[in-house]
Amino acid sequence: MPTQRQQKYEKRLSSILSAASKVIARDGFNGASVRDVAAKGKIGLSGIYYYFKSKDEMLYAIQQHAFSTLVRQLKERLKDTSSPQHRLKAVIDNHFEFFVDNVDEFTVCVHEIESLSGKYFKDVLKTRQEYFNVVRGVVGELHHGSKDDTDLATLFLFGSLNWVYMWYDPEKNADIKKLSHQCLRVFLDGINKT
Amino acid sequence: MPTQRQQKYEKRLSSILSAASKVIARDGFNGASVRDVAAKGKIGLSGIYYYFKSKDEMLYAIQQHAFSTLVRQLKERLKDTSSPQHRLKAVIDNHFEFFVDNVDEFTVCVHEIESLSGKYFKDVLKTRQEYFNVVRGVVGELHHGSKDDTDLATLFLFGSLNWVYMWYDPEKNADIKKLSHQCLRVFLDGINKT
DNA sequence: GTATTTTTAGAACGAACGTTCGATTTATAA
DNA sequence: TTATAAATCGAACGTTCGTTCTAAAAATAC
Repeated sequence: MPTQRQQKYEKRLSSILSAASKVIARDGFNGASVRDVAAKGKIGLSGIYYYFKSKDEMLYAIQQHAFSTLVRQLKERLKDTSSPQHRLKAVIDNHFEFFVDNVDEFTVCVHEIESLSGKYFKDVLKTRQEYFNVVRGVVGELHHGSKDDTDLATLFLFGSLNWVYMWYDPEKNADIKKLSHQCLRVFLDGINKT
Repeated sequence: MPTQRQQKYEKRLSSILSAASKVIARDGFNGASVRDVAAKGKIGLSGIYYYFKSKDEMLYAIQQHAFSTLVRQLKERLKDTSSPQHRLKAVIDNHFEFFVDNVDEFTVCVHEIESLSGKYFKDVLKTRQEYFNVVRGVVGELHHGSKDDTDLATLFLFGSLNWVYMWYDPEKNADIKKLSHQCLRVFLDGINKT
């Protein structure tokens, strides 16, 4: 049972993380200043350091939270989906839906993967690898090639899924279901025959 | 007829650009310091400013050169290729071969697209769009869907192609032909049937 | 209401940044 | 060899950066 105090603390912390995601997604991790994050989060510059011990830790918190959410929700979806085709659909849907619901966090995750180092990097890497392995498993159910070929196919899929933050325009591509559907078509049947 | 002096100037300029690509690919544009570029290029800090009027101009030079090379070489390849399947193969081969031959420049192009602004950004955007349109045309020859669906398929293809810089390991993925071939397979026929 | 803890705020630190400047060295031309 | 231009260099500039410190405010507990 979290006290009222703890709840308020968590609220504030995640509101700062939300502001940080926005600033970092816009300016990049190195380009974003802690001062900008503080301003966007309506807190003083030094106030940030009450919630985080460094700028790096902020980035770590954003990425770790995002990736573990991504993998948890995917596992949940896959639980009651057995057909390989529908399982691939679940992967794609999950990824794109997380993207539209968390554009800034997603952007920070894809674009600032290498901005972390040391323990922070390793920690996030572990979660990323878990996510990769789950997706690779789904791809493997469909793709009966060599292990290397399945790996490559999975990497190509991740490319298509992650690259979305570079071109997605909510005005133009409003319908995320259409995105998912078309992506599934391409990876199931290719672009040759439709 | 370029004088010996001009030749030397060009040599030096492109050696600086090569050093800059290496540093920026490693540290990101904002994370890379002009001092590091100067050191890597074996020139004094202020010497850089004899060749470039700003750090931004350096990034612009890298990107503009890379993208125009990419589009020029692709057009050359497509000139004597008529079958749609082989034309898609040309697109993929061209992209991946440019990548392995210019890892740093490629990385800078993919990862630092948004680090430019103003006239520099617009200028590179124009070249990028030309490249996109050529590729889109090739995809369109195979993919007889709606205009929007062809656009999406092209964007998914670009995702797969560009994402390569995040995972490619010359020790593990030595054979670039295999990469190209597998990518072609996925986008032609999908991962469902093989 | 007083004491205690949690949260915020302001000022300051040294370090690193992009850029500029004047002088110096190196190469070409006479 | 002397004069001219091209190329390099070291030092310094004003800013901005991440982080720290101390004190004040706000919220909780006694």
